[in-house]
Amino acid sequence: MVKITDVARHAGVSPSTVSYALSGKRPISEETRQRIEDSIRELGYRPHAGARALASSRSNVLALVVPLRAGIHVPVVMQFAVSVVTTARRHDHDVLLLTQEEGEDGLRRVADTALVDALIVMDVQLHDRRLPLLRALDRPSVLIGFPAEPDGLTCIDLDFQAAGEVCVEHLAGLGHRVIALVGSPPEVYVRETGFAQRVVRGFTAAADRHGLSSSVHPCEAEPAAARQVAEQLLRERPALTGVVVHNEPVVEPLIDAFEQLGLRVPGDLSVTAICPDELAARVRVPVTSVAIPSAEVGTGAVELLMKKLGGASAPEATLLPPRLTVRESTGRRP
Amino acid sequence: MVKITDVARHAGVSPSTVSYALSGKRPISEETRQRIEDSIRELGYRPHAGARALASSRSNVLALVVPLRAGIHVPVVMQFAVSVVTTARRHDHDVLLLTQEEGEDGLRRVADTALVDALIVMDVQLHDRRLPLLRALDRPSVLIGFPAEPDGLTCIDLDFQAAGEVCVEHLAGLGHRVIALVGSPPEVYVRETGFAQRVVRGFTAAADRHGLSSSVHPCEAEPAAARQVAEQLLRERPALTGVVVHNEPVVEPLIDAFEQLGLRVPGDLSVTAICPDELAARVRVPVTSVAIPSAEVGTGAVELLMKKLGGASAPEATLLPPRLTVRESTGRRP
DNA sequence: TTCCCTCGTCGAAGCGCTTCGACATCACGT
DNA sequence: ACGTGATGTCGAAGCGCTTCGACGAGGGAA
Repeated sequence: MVKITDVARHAGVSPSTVSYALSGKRPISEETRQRIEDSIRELGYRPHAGARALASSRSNVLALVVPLRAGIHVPVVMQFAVSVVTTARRHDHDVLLLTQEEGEDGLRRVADTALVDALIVMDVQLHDRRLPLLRALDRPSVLIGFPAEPDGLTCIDLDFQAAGEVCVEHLAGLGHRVIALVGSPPEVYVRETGFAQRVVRGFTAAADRHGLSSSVHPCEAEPAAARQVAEQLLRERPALTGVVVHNEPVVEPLIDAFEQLGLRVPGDLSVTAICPDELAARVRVPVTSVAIPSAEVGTGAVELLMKKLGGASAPEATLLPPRLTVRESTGRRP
Repeated sequence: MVKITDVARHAGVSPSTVSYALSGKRPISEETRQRIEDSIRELGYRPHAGARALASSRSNVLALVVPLRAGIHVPVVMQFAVSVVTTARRHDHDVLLLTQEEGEDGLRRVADTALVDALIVMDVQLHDRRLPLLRALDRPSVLIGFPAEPDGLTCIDLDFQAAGEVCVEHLAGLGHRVIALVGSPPEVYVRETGFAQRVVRGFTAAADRHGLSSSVHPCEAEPAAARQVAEQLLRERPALTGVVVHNEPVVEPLIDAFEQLGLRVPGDLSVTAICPDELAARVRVPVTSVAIPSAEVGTGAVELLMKKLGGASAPEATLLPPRLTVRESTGRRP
C-alpha cells in the first residue's frame, strides 16, 4: 500500500505538505502542488479512510435510515436514496445504509463509534421515539418529514399543506364548486406521519377561501374501500364534480369505481392526486397530480447536512413547494 | 469521548487486555472479562471505528452497488438491499451504498481507501466492464448474476434455467402439450444479463424432455406488445394451452389480452410466470409463479463474503433453486 | 525435579493520517 | 532601514485502537 510518506518522498516534500496540498487547508505553491499531484498519480496513492477519520475526526460518511414499514411506496424510497448518494458524492461523502429495524441503537452506534459524521432519518413519525436521541447526539441530523415538535431539529419535506391547497386551487380555477378529499386510511390521521393532516388543512383552507363546498373522506388502501367511498359520494353529494385523492393505492381503483358508476373522468368528474409522478402517469387516465419530489428532498437533506457540518446553522423547517402537473383527469366543470 | 484507556483504567487492567476481551483473540479470565464489561457499560464506551480500522485494517463495512438502469424492478432491489443490510449486521458489519453511476472508479475508490472490506455488485452484465477490476482488487467480492466468464469470481443468483424447467414441468404435469414462452424484450437476449437466455434454455430443454411442442417469443415490455404476442399465438398456435411469462411488466397485460381474445385463464389457458411474488400475487388473476428470491440472494451474498473474509474459499457459482408457488392461473388441460 | 506448554496479562510499537507550532522567506508600507 | 503580515514548508505530536513479544504462574509429562 502506498502511503502519504511515499508520496512525500517521491515529491521531495514532507508528509504534512502533501496533506495540506490535498486538503487545501494551508497555501501551497503552485509548483509543489503540481509535483505532489504528479507523484500521487504516478504512485496511485489513495489516502486510507480509517487513518483519515482517526486523525481528522471526520469519516466523510453519512448515515441514511430507510423505512421498512408496509404502506411505504418503495420506488419513492429508492429514488430518494439514490439522490442522497449522488448528492453526498458531490460533497465527497459516502452513504451508510441503515434500516429502521436497527432502531435507536443503530443510530447511537454509528454516531458514537464515529462511523458517520451525520444522519438522515426518513419516515419520521409525529411522536418518533428517535427524536430525543437525535437531539442529544453530538452529530447533526436531518429528518424527512415533520414530527409534532420539530424544535431543535432540522426537517425537510414536501409542503403537504400547500399541496392540498394547490389541488383545490386547480379545481376552483376550472370552475368546480363542490369538491371532496379522499384521504388516507383513518389510522393514519391518528398517529403516524402528520402529513395527512396537513393535506386536510390545506384542502379545507383553500376550499373555504374560494367558497367551495368541501368534504373529507378517509379511505382504506383497498379497491373495495375506494368503491364504497365512490358510492357514498354519489349518494351524499350528487353535485360533486371535483375530487382530490391523497392515498396512492386507491387512485386507480377510485377512478375505475367512478366510471363504473357512470361518471366520466374528466367529463363529469375531475380528479387530482397527491402521489408519485410515476404512479400518476401510468394510470389508465393519467392523473393531474402534485408529485412527491423524492429526488429534491434527498438533495435538500444532504445540502442541509453539509451546511451543518460546515458549522453553519440550518433552518428548522424546509418545505418544498408543490408542483402540480396537469394531465388528463381534470377539466372544466360540466 | 470515552476511550479504551479510560475503560482500562476503570477496570484496573491494561488497554490491550480490554482489546482482547472485546475481540476474544486471546484468552481472558472470566473474572476480568466481567469487570471490563461492567466498566464498558458504566462508562458507555464505544470503540472508534476509524481507529479500529486503522489498527486492524478491517473497516467492517461492505459496499453494495445498486443498479439504476431502467427496466429494473425497484422493489426487488430494495428488498435485496434490506436483506443485505440485515445479514451484514448479524455479522457485525455495516453497508455502504454505492450507485452504478459511480462505476469502476467508485469501486476502486472504496476498495483502495480501505473504506470497505468487501463488495457486493448487483446487476452484473454478461460482459461487465467491472469484471477485470473486481478480479484485480485485493478485496473479496460477490456478484449478483452471472457474467459470461465467471472464472475467479464468486457469483450468486436464482437458477434461472431451473426456473424455466420448473414452469414447464408444472404445465406438463397438468397435461399441457403445447406451450409457449413469452420472454423479455429482444435486446435483452443480445447483451445484458444472460439470465434471459438461461430461462429459454431451461424452458426448451424441459419441453423437449417431456415431448411438448414449444415456442419462444420475445416481447417488448409494453401492454400493446403483449396484445400483439397474444394475437400472434392464437393465430399461429391454436392448440396452445400453456404459457410461461418471463417479462414482469407484461404479465398482467398479457392475461388481459388473452381474456379479451376469448380465452379464460386458467379455464382455456394456463399461465405461469417468473417474477417477484409480490407482482404475481396482486394481478387480477393471481399467477402461478417462480419467485425472484431477493432476500435469499442478499443473505447468500453476505454469507459468501463473510466466508471469504474469514479466509475460507467460496464456490464460484451459487445457484438458488427455484420455488414454484401455485396460484390461480394454472389448471389441467381443458 | 526439570522442561515445556498454556493461560492471562502487560507494555510498547505501530497503523496512516492531520494539525499545530515554528521557522524562513518575501513583499510591503513607513 | 525595519517591523509586519502573508506565504510556504517542515517536524513532531498525536488520533484511539490492535497486535506482537514478553513474562510470570500454574500444570503435566518426562
